[in-house]
Amino acid sequence: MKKKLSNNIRDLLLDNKTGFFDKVFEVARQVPYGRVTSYGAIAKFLGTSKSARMVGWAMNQTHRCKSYVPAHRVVNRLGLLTGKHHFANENEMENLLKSEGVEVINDKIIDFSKHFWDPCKELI
DNA sequence: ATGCTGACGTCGC
DNA sequence: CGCGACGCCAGCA
Repeated sequence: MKKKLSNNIRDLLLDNKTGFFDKVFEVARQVPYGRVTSYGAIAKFLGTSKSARMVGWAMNQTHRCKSYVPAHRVVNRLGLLTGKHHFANENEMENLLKSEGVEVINDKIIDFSKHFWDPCKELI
């Protein structure tokens, strides 16, 4: 199950020429509709669990990325929408999540563990 | 050139 | 178990 995309990802991760940021973009792009993940999860998946901060910084560059990156599906490990201020509008992130069926109250994702999508478990 | 800051997470005390 | 310190590394003053 779900092997097709995985192979692409694995090749990407094994490619040392691929920049860390591009890897972050690529992983974030694999987050399914209506699911969410965390910066730390992506960082861990990339093998640099202590670089979660850089994942967040990478999200800041997503608007420069040519392909679309669903940055709104990436939150911190508590399910808080800490990055909402970096969207065009503050409510953009929350609205996008709600439109995907993710309930958000007071910048917090309800049933975060239920919506959580762990690349380490789901993607390999 | 140097030092602080930041969409975070982990480790140590 | 709560809290502070550190790591990560690209931008910016």
